[in-house]
Amino acid sequence: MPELPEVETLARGLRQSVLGRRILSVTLGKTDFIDDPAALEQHLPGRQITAVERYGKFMLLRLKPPAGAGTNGSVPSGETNGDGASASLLVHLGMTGHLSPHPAAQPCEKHTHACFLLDDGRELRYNDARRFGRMAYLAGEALEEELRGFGADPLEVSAQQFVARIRARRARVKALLLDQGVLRGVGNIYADESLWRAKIHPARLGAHLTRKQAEALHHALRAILEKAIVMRGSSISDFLDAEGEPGEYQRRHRAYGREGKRCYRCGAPIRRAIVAGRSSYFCPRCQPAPRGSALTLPLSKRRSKQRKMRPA
DNA sequence: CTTACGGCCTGGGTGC
DNA sequence: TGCACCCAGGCCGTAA
Repeated sequence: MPELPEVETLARGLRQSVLGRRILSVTLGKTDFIDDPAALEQHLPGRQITAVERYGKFMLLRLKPPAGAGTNGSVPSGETNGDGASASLLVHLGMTGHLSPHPAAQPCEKHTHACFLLDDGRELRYNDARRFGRMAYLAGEALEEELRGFGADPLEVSAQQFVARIRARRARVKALLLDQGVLRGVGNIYADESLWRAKIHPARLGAHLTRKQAEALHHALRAILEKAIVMRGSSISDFLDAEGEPGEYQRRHRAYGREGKRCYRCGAPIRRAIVAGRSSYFCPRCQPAPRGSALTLPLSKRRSKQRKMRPA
């Protein structure tokens, strides 16, 4: 599942391979994950990819309109509104999204739902089996409005800002880390990894963390994200970078996905529990549960769930 | 207002 | 070989 390090890895790859290319045409398959499919087909052809950025877990392809096609002749790098230079293709990879260039002659793999023919004979393809991803063409004000409401980038936020944000909230710290309005880009893997490193239980309330603990969490999160980027992200099941290569950081995981295996620090078996509605992996010894928490129970919470028909 | 929780979308993997 | 079930991230509606 692509989180900040995976999307950053992808952005760096695409910067190498598709930056400066012009989009000649658009072919769409299933479109239920695209905000306004017609807008893509109408506005993308002719545009040049002038920047590849990461915004939280989003890929942002900045698109310059075709020369002379706009109402105003040139004016480069302007903040021209409407159909102008600030237009972007926003892509969220969801869980199973892939975005990478292929030779246009190569047959499309199953679940390829968007193809952007480039001016060098290749095709930038979006493939997403589950279509939990999202794609949108956004320009000007609409783009700004979309990006507003996201929290700070975890690699840029200062310790002071981070500590203040976390300690101001009574939600569980795991939920806060996952909340894209608090921090943009953190998902389940890096939330659990940073909590393990900082020795903080995921069910602790943000407001109950000491200043030192919140600072430790900030430091751990940053260090882990930076290391994960160097190792080109985590490939649990199917993350692949722009060249189709898996990352390496999954080898470094200390908590995520390690239920029942020994904690690298103390040897206690890593436990899994549902916190903030998500599977959460933690060391019950290194990461003491908050007082009164029932969340340290058995490994799996097998609850009989007969959910066949519901009475009208 | 803030927080918690269940359901929904989809299909690959798993276990029987 | 088939098939029911689980699970994932984000989002939304509802309840406390």
